[in-house]
Amino acid sequence: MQPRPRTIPEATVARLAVYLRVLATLADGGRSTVSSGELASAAGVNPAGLRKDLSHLGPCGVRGVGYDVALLRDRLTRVLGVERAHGCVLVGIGNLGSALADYAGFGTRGFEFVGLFDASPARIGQRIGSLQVRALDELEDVVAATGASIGVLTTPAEVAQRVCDRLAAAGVRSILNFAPVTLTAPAGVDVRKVDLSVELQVLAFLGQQRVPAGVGESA
Amino acid sequence: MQPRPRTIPEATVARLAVYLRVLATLADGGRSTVSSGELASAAGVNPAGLRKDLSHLGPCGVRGVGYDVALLRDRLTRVLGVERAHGCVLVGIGNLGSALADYAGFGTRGFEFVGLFDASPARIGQRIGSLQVRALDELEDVVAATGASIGVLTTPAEVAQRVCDRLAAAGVRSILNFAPVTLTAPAGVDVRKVDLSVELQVLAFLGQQRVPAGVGESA
DNA sequence: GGCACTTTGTTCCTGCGTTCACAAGCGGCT
DNA sequence: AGCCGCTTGTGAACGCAGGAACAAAGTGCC
Repeated sequence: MQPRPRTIPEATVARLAVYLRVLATLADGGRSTVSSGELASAAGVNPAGLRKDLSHLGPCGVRGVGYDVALLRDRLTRVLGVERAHGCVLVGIGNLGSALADYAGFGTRGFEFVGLFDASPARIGQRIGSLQVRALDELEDVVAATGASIGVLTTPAEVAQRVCDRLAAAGVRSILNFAPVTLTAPAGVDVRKVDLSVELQVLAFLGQQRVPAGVGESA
Repeated sequence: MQPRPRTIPEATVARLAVYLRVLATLADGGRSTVSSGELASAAGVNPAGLRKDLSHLGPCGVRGVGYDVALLRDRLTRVLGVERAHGCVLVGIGNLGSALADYAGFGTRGFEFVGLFDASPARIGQRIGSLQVRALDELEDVVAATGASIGVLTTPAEVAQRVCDRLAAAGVRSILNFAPVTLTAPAGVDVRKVDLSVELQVLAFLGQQRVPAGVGESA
C-alpha cells in the first residue's frame, strides 16, 4: 500500500542530496534528461549504486532514455523534505558561525537562518546578512515563534552540551554540531557532528600510510 | 614480523581521532587511567567496538585496570601521524576560509597552516593570524618550499577542480574539500569532502521521516 | 510492424563493519 | 601464596552496504 518502503538507508540519503545538487546544476545548464552513468560520474559514485539509491523512491526513470532532470529533481526535493524551507537557529557567532550565517548556499537549498545567538555582549546586536545577533536568553522564544526545526552549534566545546540541552528542550529536533565534543541528546533528537580536526587527522593517517616514510630510508 | 597489520579501516581511524581528543581532555583533568567503558561512553560508541578499534594497534591496555591515559594518547598520536605537525595550505579566503585559518583548534592537534591563498586582489595581503594571504600564483612555490602535505579548499565550486589539479600537481597528497562539488584527483591523492548542505539535508530528511508532519494537519 | 539497441530496475553475491559473548590475564585482598 | 573480581583482547555471528551481472521495457530505425 505504501509506495515507499519508508526506510531509506542513511548513507543513501546523503547521496541523494548530492544527486540533487548535480541535478540542479544540470537543470541550470538546460539539460532535460540524464543517464545513470552520467549522473553517477558527476556525483562520484557507481552507476549501479545510483540506480539502487533511486529505486528506493520508486521507478522514476524511463528505460532506454534515462531520467528526466526536472522531474527527478522535484522528486528528490520532496523526498528529502526540503520542499518547504526549514528554519534554522545558529548558536555561537564566532568566526565559523559568522561564515555559516553568511553562506548563501543554504538559502537556495531549503534552509533559512531565523535566529543567530551568542553569549558575548560584544556580539549581540551585530548584523550578519539580514539578521541581528541576539542574546542567548531569547533562544527559546525565537524557536517557539519561528518554529525552527534545526539548530546549528558553533559554540566552544565547553558550552555545547548545555546549548544542546536548551535547543532540545525548546523543541528543536535536529542538531548539527561543529563543536569538538560528543553530544548526548534526548531520544527523538537527531545529532550530526562535523569535526574538522577528525577529517584532517584521517587525511594525515592515510597520507602517512600510503608512504611509510622513514621505514626503509636506510638506503 | 610487522607489529601492526598495517591496514586499519577508515571508519576506525576516524574514531581513533575522537578517542584521542577525549584522552587529551582526560589528561588535562588529571586522570591517569580509563576503562574502555568510560572512554566509549565519552566518545559515544560501543565499548566492544572501542576495544576492537584499539586492538588494531596492538595490546595497549592492562587487564583488570584499563588504559593508561598518557600512554594511549601518545600511541594514538603516533599512529595517526600527528606526531609532527603537518603543513596545510588553504585556498579560498572567504568567510569560511578565514574562519578556518583563524581556528586555534588545528594548531594544537598537529596541523599548521603554512600558506593562505586567494585569487581576489582585494584579499591578497590581508593578514589572518600570523599569515598573510598570498596570490594564487605562489601556490606551487609555497608548497614546494614548505613541504605542505595537505590542502584545504574553501573556494567557490566553479574553480575548485582547477585548484585541486594544481594542488595535486604541486605535490599535495591530501585534500579536504569544502566546495560543493565532487572532485576528481589523480591516484595517490586522497580527497575528503565536507558538505554542509548535505548534512543539513540529511537532518531534514530524518526529521520529516520521524514525524510525517503535514499528513494529519487538516486543522 | 518487427527488430535491435539502449538504459533502467532488480537480484545475487561478496566483503566489511558492528555487535555480542567468551576466554585470558592482571591486580588486590585475604 | 592463593583466590576472586575486574577488564582487556579476541573469535564468531549478524546485518548492511557496495558491486557486478541479468532480465524487463521502451525507443528509434528499418
